[in-house]
Amino acid sequence: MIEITLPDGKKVRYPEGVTPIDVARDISEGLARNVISARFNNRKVETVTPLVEDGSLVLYTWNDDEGKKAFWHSSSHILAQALEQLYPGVRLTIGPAIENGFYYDVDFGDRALSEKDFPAIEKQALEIARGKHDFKMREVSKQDALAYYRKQDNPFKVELIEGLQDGDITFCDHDTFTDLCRGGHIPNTGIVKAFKVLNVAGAYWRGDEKRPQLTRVYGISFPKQKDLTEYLELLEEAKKRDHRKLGKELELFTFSQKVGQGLPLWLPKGAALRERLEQFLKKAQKQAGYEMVVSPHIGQKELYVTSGHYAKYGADSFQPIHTPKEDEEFLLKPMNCPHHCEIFKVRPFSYRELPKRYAEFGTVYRYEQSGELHGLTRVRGFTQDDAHIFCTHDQLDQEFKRVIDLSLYVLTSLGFDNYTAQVSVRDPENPDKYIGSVENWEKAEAAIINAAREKGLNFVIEPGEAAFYGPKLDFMVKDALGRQWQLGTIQVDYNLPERFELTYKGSDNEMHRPVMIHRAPFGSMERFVALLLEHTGGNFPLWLTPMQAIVLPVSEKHEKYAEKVLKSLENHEIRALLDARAETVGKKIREAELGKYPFMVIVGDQEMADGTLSVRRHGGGDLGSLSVEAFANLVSSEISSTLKSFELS
RNA sequence: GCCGACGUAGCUCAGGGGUAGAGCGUUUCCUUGGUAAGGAAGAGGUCACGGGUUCAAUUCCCGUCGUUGGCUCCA
Repeated sequence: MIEITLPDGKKVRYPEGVTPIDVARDISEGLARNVISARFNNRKVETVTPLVEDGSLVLYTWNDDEGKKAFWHSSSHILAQALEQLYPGVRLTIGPAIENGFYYDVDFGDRALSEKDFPAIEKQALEIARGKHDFKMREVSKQDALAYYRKQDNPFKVELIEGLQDGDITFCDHDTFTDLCRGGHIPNTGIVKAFKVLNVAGAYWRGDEKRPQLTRVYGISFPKQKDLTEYLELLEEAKKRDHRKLGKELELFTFSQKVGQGLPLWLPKGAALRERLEQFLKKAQKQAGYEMVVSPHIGQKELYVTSGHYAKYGADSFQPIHTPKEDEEFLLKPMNCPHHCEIFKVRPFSYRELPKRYAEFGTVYRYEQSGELHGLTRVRGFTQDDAHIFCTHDQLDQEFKRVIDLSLYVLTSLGFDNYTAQVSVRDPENPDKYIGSVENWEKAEAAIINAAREKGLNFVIEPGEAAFYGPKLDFMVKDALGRQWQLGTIQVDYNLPERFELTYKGSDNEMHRPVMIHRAPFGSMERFVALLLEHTGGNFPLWLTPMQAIVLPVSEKHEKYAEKVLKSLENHEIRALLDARAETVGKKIREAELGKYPFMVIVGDQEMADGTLSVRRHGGGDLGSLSVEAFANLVSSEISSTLKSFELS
């Protein structure tokens, strides 16, 4: 007999060889029907794996992430079998479950897979699913595993197996299909009722661009057809929040092929919105002791040779600009920090004057690979809400924490409550990627982790994601389609002060090296506005939105009064405009709703007679009649409830 | 940069070897209206660009540019 501990702490004795599904059946028939995956002693097991020792067992259904993972992992086996059947000779590589669905990387040889092929694949996969084939794990010797895939002429699987220990290799069979697999399956293929191939993409073998490019087939599957329909509807909804679509509709920004790819053009409404964001941050930064500086868009090549950026990125950047007569070389600035270092060198500072916090909305230019450009989130010319803090070693900890406060203030003021924090440190296997002494790196990494902990941030540590000159703390936010983007960033840098030979005079009357913090709470204006658009669906906070109200006269007779109303709204510092077109009110309201104006101010005979406004809230219907003052109060109280001022902690 | 898809009017999109169509927008006229589309008429396109095949290409083929889904990259 063995003793099984269930998640609620209950311990039950079973004969040796009992399976997770047996245990489930013992609890209830319903659970047994729904269990699709299990963990025993914190290791993935099949629902039919005989348990032969004491341990804790967790059972999962579709409603658990772990259950979905098993479901999608199993579905990738089905996809692989369908592809093998439809395209004999394909070579399978890897096929994991992902956050939403699964993919399989396949070598199709010279064949190109396209959307037209999807329905056939889906049909084949569903046919396999309907066969209700059991997933069966079996252990294979390394020698047999290698022989199996060598016979299939599959160098990818052979390479995978070569990296495994003999005795630790398992195959999974279902129907006539076999795959190298670590396990974690649903009981049988029949549980998959809906199957959709979502898209295809190229993907390098093992993520290495020097190795063969495979075809990645993305798919998703569900236990009910209805779930698939709902998922596809969700995707459609998400597309409506795409910042590229909303940016066009709301006339915030555009791109021109003639200006160049990745070079955004801000339209008047977008520029005004961006200006308000900048003012918002400037106000908080002033509070936090920052001083604004300004630096030019180009700098001598030598500046970036000194900073180390030229050696690191020079070949992959916009190439130097040459002066016609002297043949001097200038670079389009890819970063503001070297300029700010030179600003710090204007005169020697005493330790009493530190920290120096130099801030600039600095526009930088980087040669991003063409395939990487994406709306406003990845561009070649963008403006960072940059600042560099020059401080003593003693001040680093507090300064870093104050920057975290400012960053969180920015995120929460704009309604980003689902950010994740990421601490990026060195890749221990690639020390050559980084510059600076090991000692300084260790200090900087410790300082960041310490500050993040003290601020109670829920963060993950990502080895290998650090910048080449130092570790960083990034705030990540997902877009409408679930892709993660870095917004705010805070970076510790011991390196640039060294390279630029920055010094200050300490209390001991000796010269010392300051530490630098690079930080940008928005990250870049472009990316921030993009993510904000996707998060709000274009319904910006009232303080930020391009136009807060639109005045709609009922007919031409009311136009004069409407103009008067507009003036008085403007006098109350409400951003408003007048729609005086000869259209019906119904049409003007419809268009104002679609245009996402927060308030519609309707004026006709009645309002003219008693000097009021009729107010309608975007998406909220008629609010009734109000005086201009009452409306202005409504607007300002909504603004003050969403926009708090920054408090130094 | 790599793999796949896409590029038709200002916008959203249909069409397809015989030089083009809808809705919205825009212009003009009529209508003067009360909380999500009043009516009529007109203008507007080298079908991204460059080659090729063909009697004929916007349509088929190749290349370039751009956009897009991923991969790689991301100071």
